[in-house]
Amino acid sequence: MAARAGKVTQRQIAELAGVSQAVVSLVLNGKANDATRIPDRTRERVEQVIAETGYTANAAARRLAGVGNKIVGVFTYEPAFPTGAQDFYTPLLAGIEAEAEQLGCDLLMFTSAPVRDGRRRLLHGNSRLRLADGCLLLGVRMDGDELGALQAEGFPFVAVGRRDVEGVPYVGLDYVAGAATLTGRVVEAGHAHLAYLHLEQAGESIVDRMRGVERGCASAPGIRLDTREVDEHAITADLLTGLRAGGVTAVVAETAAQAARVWEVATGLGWDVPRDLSVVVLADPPRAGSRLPDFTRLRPPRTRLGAESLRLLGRILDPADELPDRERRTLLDCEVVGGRTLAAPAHPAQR
Amino acid sequence: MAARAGKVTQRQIAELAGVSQAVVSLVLNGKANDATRIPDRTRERVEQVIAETGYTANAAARRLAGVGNKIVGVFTYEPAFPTGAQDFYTPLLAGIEAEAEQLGCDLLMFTSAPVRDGRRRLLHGNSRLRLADGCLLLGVRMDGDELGALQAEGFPFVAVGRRDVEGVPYVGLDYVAGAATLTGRVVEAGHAHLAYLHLEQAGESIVDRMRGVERGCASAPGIRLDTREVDEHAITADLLTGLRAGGVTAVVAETAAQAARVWEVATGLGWDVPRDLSVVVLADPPRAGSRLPDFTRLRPPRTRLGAESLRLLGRILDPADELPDRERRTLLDCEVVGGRTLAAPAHPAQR
DNA sequence: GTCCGATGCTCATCCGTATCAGCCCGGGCC
DNA sequence: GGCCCGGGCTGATACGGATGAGCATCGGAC
Repeated sequence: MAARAGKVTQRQIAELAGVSQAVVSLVLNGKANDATRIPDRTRERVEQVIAETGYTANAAARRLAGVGNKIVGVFTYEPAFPTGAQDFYTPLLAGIEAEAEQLGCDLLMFTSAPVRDGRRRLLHGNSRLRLADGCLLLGVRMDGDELGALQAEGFPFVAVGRRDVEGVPYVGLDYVAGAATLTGRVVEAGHAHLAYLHLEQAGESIVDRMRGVERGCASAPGIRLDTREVDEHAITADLLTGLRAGGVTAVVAETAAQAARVWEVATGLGWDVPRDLSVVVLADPPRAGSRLPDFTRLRPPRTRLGAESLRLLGRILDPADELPDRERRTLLDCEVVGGRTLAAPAHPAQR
Repeated sequence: MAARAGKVTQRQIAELAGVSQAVVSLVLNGKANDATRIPDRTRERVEQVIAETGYTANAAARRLAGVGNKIVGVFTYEPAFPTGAQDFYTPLLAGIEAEAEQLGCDLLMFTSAPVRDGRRRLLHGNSRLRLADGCLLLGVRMDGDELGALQAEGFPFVAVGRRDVEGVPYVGLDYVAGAATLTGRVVEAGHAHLAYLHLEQAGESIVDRMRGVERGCASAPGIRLDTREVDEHAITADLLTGLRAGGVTAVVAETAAQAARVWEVATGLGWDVPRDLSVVVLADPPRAGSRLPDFTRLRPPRTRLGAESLRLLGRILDPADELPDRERRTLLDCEVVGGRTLAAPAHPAQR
């Protein structure tokens, strides 16, 4: 009963039970082919010894012998925790972890991946990737070559977020539809001239958001859209004043940081949001509280995204699961949250 | 250069380079005993093939062959992510992850551990524990038997948080000193009758906080201390009214949830905090923002705790590091944060 | 020519587990 | 008595890599 000193192997158990190591393995795995039959007497004796010694299988050996070991790798192309990305990754990881608990698998976080060309590399000299049965890939900018290499050698993986690479399974967020809906709301509210503040155009999700905004503008005739690539630090009083002078009555921001900055600068100028300027944003704010308003926004279901991604990987890994092709690539809907930063424009459109 | 299809083994590389598998291994590990010498010509040829094939070592095989693989297990006795514990574990994990990146090691999260007797079990039938070089143990309530078993078989681990078990290495938080200091501040402010609201007395950290509060009260003569074991739901108007009628002018709360509840109930009664009742708390509030006041409190450096724990484990795993015994068990100081919920009692002590 | 030492490798084995082919033994049948 | 059959196991091998022991070859010294 008492946990014993030293690590116990199947061979030791075999000796104690007076059988061969093979029998121990068979008992442990409940394999009873017609070729290999274990009578109850023997099985019980072996099980007894297993219980007494507190045997724990060596996962490395199992893996080497070609058995799945219920470990899923998690790789993030951008470092995951350093505060900036934390609000982004935390809900994702929460979903992944919850699902992992559900599936009974462990998570191997590849925190060691070396950085090269500004991105972390998954496949380096002694990557621990192969310990895992499969792998989740997170991050905005993935390496096409690495994705290709993984596919080529048949290593099972799922991308978190839509990927344009042929054959890559993913679960993503339907940013096109979401951004279109939210932008449509802005248009419905009476705005005819919008500005879209976005990030550098890298990564599928960023492209999708842009397309969604454009589609939302196209939902009514004659809508004008200014697009500006600015990170939040570049959002100044000059920028906003310029936009407004040009006739812009509503700003669509890609990130919460941009929206926060717009609100701060606008408020600093003495403007009222949303009376003087509506502000909507395509992401959730970093944290509740603070002095920021309740933005009208898109709520990407990140926790669900994490969970569904792992679920998909689980199905891919399950040989019994005949996964139809279209279920290998799915998009989750984003909810539009009312908020208080969208209103009809105070001054009707000028042209 | 192009990543090749199929997984590449040392044997394949050996064939391509016209050497034996042993040479490939020697080249990869830079082992050049006097017994085994590899001339530059051969080494370069092998390295060339390695680069061309995009070889990645099989971590399971390495581990099986007895090499450390730079994987650190992370085990939480309470499920880690489910929202309740999230605010507790997130900063810890942030510190652990940052340090892991520093050390170049991967993290294996044991999300699969089965629950028995209300706790998760680390050592079950096919635990993946043995894949890791060592392991961090988080959680309030650890299993003494499991700690003992790990020690007995010499598996390296570090407990996050002080442990009373002989020989267990840990990094903890100095709750005794912290709670004593904070409670001392309350006493210095003129309070002579305090109430301490605490949780069920399980786990070393909870005991430590209690001892600290008692020590803080002992810093001046004649201080009275009421202790109540209540979770936040049991904090009612009746309870607070009773305490105050009994002469209590300051409440020390163990958890942020308790403090928040005290503040809500007190405010609901029309009391002013801190004029009518001072409230201090031995933990950080869950999140910034919300309507809660800026509590006078202890700030446990959880992120640092995570990082230091992993650092300690790293040193234990490093055979070159002669770790003095006293450094195997350390406590980190908790900072006292000013806040606005402690003031001199409006009505001087009655006895 | 022989012996020695250094050089440059290869061989064999082990790590712990899974799996399959096949051996031994006892009993029943002809 | 010989044969066959099925139950109950064991042995051998593979997985990929690390490593100590040792073998073959060559140049040089005597």
